[in-house]
Amino acid sequence: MQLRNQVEWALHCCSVLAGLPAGRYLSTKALAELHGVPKEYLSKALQGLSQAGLVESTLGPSGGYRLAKTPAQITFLDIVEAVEGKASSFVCDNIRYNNPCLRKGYRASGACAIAQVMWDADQAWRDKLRSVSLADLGKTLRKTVPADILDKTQDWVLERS
Amino acid sequence: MQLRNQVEWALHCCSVLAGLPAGRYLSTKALAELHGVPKEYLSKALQGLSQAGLVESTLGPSGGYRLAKTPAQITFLDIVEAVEGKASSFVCDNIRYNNPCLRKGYRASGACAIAQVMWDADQAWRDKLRSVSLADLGKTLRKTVPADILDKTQDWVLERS
DNA sequence: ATCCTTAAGGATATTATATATCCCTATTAA
DNA sequence: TTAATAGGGATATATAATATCCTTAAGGAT
Repeated sequence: MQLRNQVEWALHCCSVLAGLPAGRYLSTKALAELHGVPKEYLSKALQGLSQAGLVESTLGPSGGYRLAKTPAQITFLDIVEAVEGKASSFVCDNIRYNNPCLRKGYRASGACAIAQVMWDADQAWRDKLRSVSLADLGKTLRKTVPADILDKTQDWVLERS
Repeated sequence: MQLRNQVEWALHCCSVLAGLPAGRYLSTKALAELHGVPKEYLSKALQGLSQAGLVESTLGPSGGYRLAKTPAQITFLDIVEAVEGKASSFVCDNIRYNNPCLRKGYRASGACAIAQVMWDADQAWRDKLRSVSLADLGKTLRKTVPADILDKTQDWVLERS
């Protein structure tokens, strides 16, 4: 079980967009070049973010994407779910109902106890992702990434926004 | 991102094996019939459980599987990892190093901040799975599943073990 | 107006993984 | 001796991930 690589791409893109000055847009082309990923495919991930209302886009030259909310309002969970979907990682096929001891068509009132545990774990994963915002990520980056790298990257981005 | 169906199968099989009297084995054939899943493919999942040391097997007629530990010693995480593997759901490809502002070959001292968050969430998921044992599951089942169903199923299993 | 650049999205191709199925072997109980 | 079993390798099929290509509509620059 593995998240698609677009999740990583989307998170990094949002991290960059979070540092963009108000009113500026950054293009798919620039984001793809910055991260070394195929532009057309990255575009699909960004479209997902757009449809989820996390980013907004504009067309034409100097067009591209910017965040649709403040970095504090966007969580890792928002981004992961925009790309990966909201479905639980565990799908219960209710194989319990294949039990030959049950009369055909029998359905229990409650959820499968096994599925419930798996879904609780999925929820714990989502809770953790919901607890970290892009603003939090920015703070961590400013603490851990050398300032000259952040500065140079910011210049690179501004030239293209 | 979805766990493979073998995870569900393995969990249900372990749940059944947890109810087996000491010394008895239950065959792949019986487990497959009970759950309505293909025997040969289920066999792969059971082999995974065996290699992980969760169950032990014996050959020949009246052969099959039984738990290698007490139900209290086996957690959901053990079973999930036996089938799905221990790798994190998030793979960090370090696309941060594609940043054209970095000198070629630059490597940071710490982990990618984005990956760290994703790995923490993965850990939260695993922690939750680790907190529930087969013994806990059994308690829940005895509380929520009608007694006559449990009894009939137990008889069905004993006939084949 | 015209041209270039962009996002949006549909269609298609390629690759990897999940889901099986089949077959052979060694082991064990009856 | 025989039949049933787990183990495991080889192979087939289906589905999903990854990627590319192309068309369209919109926005900005000239």
